[in-house]
Amino acid sequence: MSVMDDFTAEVRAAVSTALADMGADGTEFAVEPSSMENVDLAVPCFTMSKVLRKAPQAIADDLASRIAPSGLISAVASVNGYLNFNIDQAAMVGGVVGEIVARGTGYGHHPSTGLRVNLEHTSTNPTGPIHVGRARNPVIGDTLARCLKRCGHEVTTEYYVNDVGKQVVILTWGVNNVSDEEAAAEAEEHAKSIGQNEKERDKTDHRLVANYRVANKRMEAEPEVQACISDMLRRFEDGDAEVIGTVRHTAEIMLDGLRETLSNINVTLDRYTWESDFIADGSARDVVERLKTSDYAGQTDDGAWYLDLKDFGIQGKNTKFTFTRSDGTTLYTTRDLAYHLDKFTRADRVIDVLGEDQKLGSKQLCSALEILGNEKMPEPLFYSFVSLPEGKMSTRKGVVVYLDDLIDESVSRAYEEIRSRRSDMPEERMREIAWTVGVGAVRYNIVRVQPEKQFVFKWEEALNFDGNSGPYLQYVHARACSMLRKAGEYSHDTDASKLTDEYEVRLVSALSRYSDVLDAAGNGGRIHMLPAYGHEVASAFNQFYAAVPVLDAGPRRDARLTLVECAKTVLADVLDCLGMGAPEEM
RNA sequence: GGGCUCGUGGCUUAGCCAGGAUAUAGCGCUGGCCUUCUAAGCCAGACGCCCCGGGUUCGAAUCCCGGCGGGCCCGCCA
Repeated sequence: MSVMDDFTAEVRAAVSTALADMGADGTEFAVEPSSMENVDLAVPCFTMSKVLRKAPQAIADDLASRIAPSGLISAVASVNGYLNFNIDQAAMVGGVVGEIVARGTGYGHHPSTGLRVNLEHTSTNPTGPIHVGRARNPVIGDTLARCLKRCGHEVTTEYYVNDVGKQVVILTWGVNNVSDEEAAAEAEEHAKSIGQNEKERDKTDHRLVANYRVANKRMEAEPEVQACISDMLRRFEDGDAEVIGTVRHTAEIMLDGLRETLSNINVTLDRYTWESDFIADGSARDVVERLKTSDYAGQTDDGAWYLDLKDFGIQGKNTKFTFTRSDGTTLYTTRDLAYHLDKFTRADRVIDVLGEDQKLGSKQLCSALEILGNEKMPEPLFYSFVSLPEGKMSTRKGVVVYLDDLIDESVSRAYEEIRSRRSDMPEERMREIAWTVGVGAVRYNIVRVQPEKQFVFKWEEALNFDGNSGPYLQYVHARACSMLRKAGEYSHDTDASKLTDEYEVRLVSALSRYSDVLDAAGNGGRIHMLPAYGHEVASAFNQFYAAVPVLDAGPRRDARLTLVECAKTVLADVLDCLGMGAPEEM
């Protein structure tokens, strides 16, 4: 139990007792953080008004007169129908600082729950590089995973590789039948047609798009290519091990490039699950057999099977959920069903980070799982798409910004920044810090906005290193580190009577809220709270920094250094939770 | 056409789910602060019919209904 929890409990107990004195035992009330400055917790008395048949202000007055400051409660006041409470400042400061010193980086983390959480994210088709329209997925997913771990859960992250279907088959044909010269010519021509030079990259995901484009073109123009691809597709559907093997191999090569990009933004996944496995092991087929026996199942004249989901809250003409083709082969959704059943054998909670275009599909999936008798449902977390000022992103039209390009641009921008201010630093070190800062800016910029809001990608915003940005938080961390370096030897001093400045109290108060924020971000799935919190802590630190001297603070020096260390500790963990590096200088 | 979703100062954004006290923060703008711990910073200031119209309520940015505007979805694709 933290000091803040104890305080809340004391307030609750005091109000309950006071209500009992008034003969209103058991009246419901809320204890909430106040929007007023200088008030720590508030109890609104409006809801009690009806039950007690008295004006809110009168109730608050009455309650206030019955509650005397004691324990952690340092003040009680009745204002505008609210009962306002203040926490004992020394107890709060001492408690929080003491706890951070004692727990270090584990401060704010929740005790282990033993709950197994499976978090699927990214899962982009292995047919091309990741562009910023899709980049929200890995960043949201990875940040959520880090939050959930801090909430005490056992988290496994997972990428579902779509190595089945026409797209990957075409790509496979392209990789195996298009010559290097042909691919190079295509790449050049494409660059010319979209009026820009795409960066030459020795990464499989970028290199292979040319093969993919050539394959598509030739398939349209040459009947024998068309036939060959159709044949491959048919053999794939029939479970031909050789075809499935080569297609999977292509997807693997492509995935290497995607993994490199992900690793560049500090995203690594625990597990990769291949869609083709659900065909190979027969589990997709089992799903089909089980669904056929359900009361909701039906068959079209052509022989395709479907579920009628009109009783599952799905409206209009979307009620038919097809789960086999007329030739009996399975569909993406059927395999996704098998995949989800598999996930539930491995986890207690299943979370899917999905683009908003998957909303209907996800709902249908849940209905089908219900029909199959699955008790738990996957919890989808949807994000809206990122577009460009000129419109929707499209690789084909060249209206696209690749994540790799964004990272490069951000890193080189960070390099220019650091070079302009730190001429003393060796080249190698500048490069290293530029990387940390550049990548941090990219990640922060993506998680800071609520997932369900669509956003338009603008370079000047993505490369903003001021104010509400990743580098702002990193800068504070570097500042704190610099002070601690210059301080040399000091010993921990958690004496609250030496930390009484209003900026110190505000900083500690911000630090005290970390565990609540992790809960909201992780368990509540509201990860955008985390960057906002980081900004709040950083801002409180900068204000403290500007107003309060530390290194020559006389008898308060050690206490202030301890506070600086606390802020550094919390900020370092916030940065890590955001998947960002915490540079010690910049 | 139907369903889902978003709409908050010039721009971006928090608060909305669990309705309450002066609506959060950033960019940009105006002005001030580097011979003191990193100015990627700090301080001060201007800028708001919380999309519109009804309803519920003592009280609505928040809940309900109806509009308007943007996005997404409505394949025997993945």
